Amino acid sequence: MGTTQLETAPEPKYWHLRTVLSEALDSEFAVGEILPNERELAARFGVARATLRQALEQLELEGRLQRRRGVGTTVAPPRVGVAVDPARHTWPGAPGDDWQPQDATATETVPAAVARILETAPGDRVHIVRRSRVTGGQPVAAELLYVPSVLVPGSTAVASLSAPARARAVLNALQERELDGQDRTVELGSARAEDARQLDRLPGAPVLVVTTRYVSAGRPAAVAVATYRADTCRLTFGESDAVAVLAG
Amino acid sequence: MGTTQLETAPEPKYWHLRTVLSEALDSEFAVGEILPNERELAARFGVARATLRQALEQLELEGRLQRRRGVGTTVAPPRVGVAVDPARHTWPGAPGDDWQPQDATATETVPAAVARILETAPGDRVHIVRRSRVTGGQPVAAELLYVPSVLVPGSTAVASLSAPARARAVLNALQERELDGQDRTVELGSARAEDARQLDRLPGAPVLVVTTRYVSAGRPAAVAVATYRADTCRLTFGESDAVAVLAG
DNA sequence: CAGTGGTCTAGACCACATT
DNA sequence: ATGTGGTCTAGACCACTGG
Repeated sequence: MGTTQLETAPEPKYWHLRTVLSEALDSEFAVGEILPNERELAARFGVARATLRQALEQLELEGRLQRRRGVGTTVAPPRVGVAVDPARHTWPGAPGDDWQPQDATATETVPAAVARILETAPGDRVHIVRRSRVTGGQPVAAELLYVPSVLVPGSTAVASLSAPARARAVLNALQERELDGQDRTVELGSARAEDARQLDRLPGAPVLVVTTRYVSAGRPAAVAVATYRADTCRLTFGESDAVAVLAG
Repeated sequence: MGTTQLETAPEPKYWHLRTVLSEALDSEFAVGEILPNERELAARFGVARATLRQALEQLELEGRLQRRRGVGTTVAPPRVGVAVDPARHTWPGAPGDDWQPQDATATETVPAAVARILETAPGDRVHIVRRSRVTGGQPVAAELLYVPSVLVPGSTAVASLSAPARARAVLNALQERELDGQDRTVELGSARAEDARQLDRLPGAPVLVVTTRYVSAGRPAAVAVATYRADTCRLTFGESDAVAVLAG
């Protein structure tokens, strides 16, 4: 504040507010500190609460703030660097990966986008493994892994196991095969109800959707759709040794 | 509409609306088609315009809709697959890449995050190259490339050239060196004023920020910060031949 | 010019976490 | 019970696009 502005093209209030708050966060607040509540902040800046909230939303999207209903708004720590492909050319569920198997089910109806990537025909049976990824005590990602049942021997016996054991059984079946390669896409999405619960967020929260296709014997053998919390995560790629600096 | 709901856990109106609209988009609208205006839609669903807008925002975030002030809301085409690293192990500006050099300037003040990655000391002179990426006639990304001036011979003569020529001069200087490797992070951000203009969006629009570090002779030689339109882009990674399917 | 989406207001009530 | 952020309303005006 205090800088006289020429106002050639009037800036929206919420955008200006975002900038002011962002600078205040840099200089006057420590990580984890609780901000004044929204009604108080709105009054202090002389704007409606809705306008103030628009600015806070921006800052939350940028990972600067964390808001929790019933609690308050706190200054967020820097985003966590999450390696998307820690060990290249391994199947999901390989020893030492950061994912925790939760459950596995079988179905014949998969999302159209997944069926297209897997190159399955309508009616083909597919195993779905649900996994979650935890870093530093916080859940950062939820994943659905789709594997054609053709690739999972003994599918019938699997049903009698506990949920995590069922998931591991499917993952173990993959390790037996040779992995030709994998490719990936990253896009922005919004958390579905189930993912939101798992990520400790509200439905619609912004997530980074990482879709990985695993190829074996020249054909797609599995598709993983992982949703990472966009507010708290920075995805890292690249040579394993070089990545350390960026992951900071 | 018309479905009686049990309302076990009351769903927010805007979220339900998002679902209803999403299904309507799948079944009743074609790509490019113009939706009724917001006041009309709000009235039709019996909600306030703000609530309707909240649902539209979600759908725009997911790349289903495109809204333009003064024009209307249209059904968006599927997201474009954009290869982030088409040719591995090449410098930015290598022959055949998809970026158009726009300008280059020199400065001694770079963002703290960039200085940390580049391992430059305060006061070190750095060249900044601005480039843009266009796919299918639409701008999809804007990039700032930071190169320590130490690596750019003849920095003084450069000033007399045209803007794009200055940019190319810096890029050409890079090609001379050996590239050891590169690593990358992807995170969610919001478009700054300048990027927003370049991407034909409003300030604050969601973007995928791709930060690439180029290593030469064991030291970071350049850092590229590219902001992709999150609503229209799907970033693709991986083996060049395998990526074709996902990029669809 | 009329019509669109974008911004902003001043309220109200709800869901949730903490005390 | 209190206080927080989340949802929702019914208006108003602004900025931009197009004919």
